[in-house]
Amino acid sequence: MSNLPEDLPECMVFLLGKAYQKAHGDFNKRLRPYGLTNMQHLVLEGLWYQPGMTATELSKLLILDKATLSGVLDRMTETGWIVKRPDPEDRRIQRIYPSEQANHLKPELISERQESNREILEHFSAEERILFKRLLRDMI
Amino acid sequence: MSNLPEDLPECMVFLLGKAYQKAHGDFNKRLRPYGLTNMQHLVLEGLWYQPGMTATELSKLLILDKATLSGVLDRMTETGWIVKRPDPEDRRIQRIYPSEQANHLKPELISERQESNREILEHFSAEERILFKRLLRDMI
DNA sequence: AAAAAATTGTTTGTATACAAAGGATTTAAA
DNA sequence: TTTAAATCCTTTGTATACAAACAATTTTTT
Repeated sequence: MSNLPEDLPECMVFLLGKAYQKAHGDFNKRLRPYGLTNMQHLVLEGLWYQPGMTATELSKLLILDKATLSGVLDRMTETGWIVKRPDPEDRRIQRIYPSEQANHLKPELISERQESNREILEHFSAEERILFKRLLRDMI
Repeated sequence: MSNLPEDLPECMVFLLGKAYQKAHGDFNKRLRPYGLTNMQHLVLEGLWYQPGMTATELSKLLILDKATLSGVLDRMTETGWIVKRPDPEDRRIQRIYPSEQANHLKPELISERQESNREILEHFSAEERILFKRLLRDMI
């Protein structure tokens, strides 16, 4: 750490990228036993928040490109984490739900994310944590 | 902004991901006229810092997987941004240099990054900027 | 020096990311 | 109402990301 040459540690794109890389990588490792990825976990959280969302709604909620989401949903359907059901009123739409298996693991999976968050923030004080989140939110 | 459901704005993995996504996307748009990506720009900055680095050295400097870097360097060689030369002492190694064309654009490209950084930070106070960078650095 | 270990870089396979274009369907306009 | 516009989602193409396995080449051990 902190052995980077002069300028890199001043570059926000670099710093944000590497901070994300670390958080993302740690969370992915934690999720590996479940056969889930960070992004797939995020989709489940979205669907637990509001089951039956369409891909477009999910895409907006998660601030994720629809083309990317399309692939993620495909894989999650194949691996049985979600279920797609056609909307009776609009044939363009498919409504998406967490599977039984996903709901069964919900408490466990949510606590994994909380644990991951705790790990990321454990080196910071209470004030720093609040400030850090605010700074990030203000960027989005 | 700030219309996300309850929990997402508390999740550091999510916040870091979206903050990075934004910074990364903005910088990529700015680089598009040059035919460069964020990552390729980063490689050039590394090589300007120390020309002749090996892929392994670059990989450590940029905290980037060697397999990923391999592909990036391939594309940059094809598009003429970098040049690879064999090391006379160790036939496993290739030393990497910025091309003439890259050096020619160096001042311009560096100021693009600076401008991008300015944009990212423009909504924050001087203290917030320093703190933000420190928090990110402490995470890496 | 011959065998074992380490290093360098590539390749393969899977999973994001996003731009751009396209097919199917619904809604709005003329 | 039938043409145009908008919406939903997928597909294609390019570029990261990273794990795992690999070939070529040193370096270390024995």
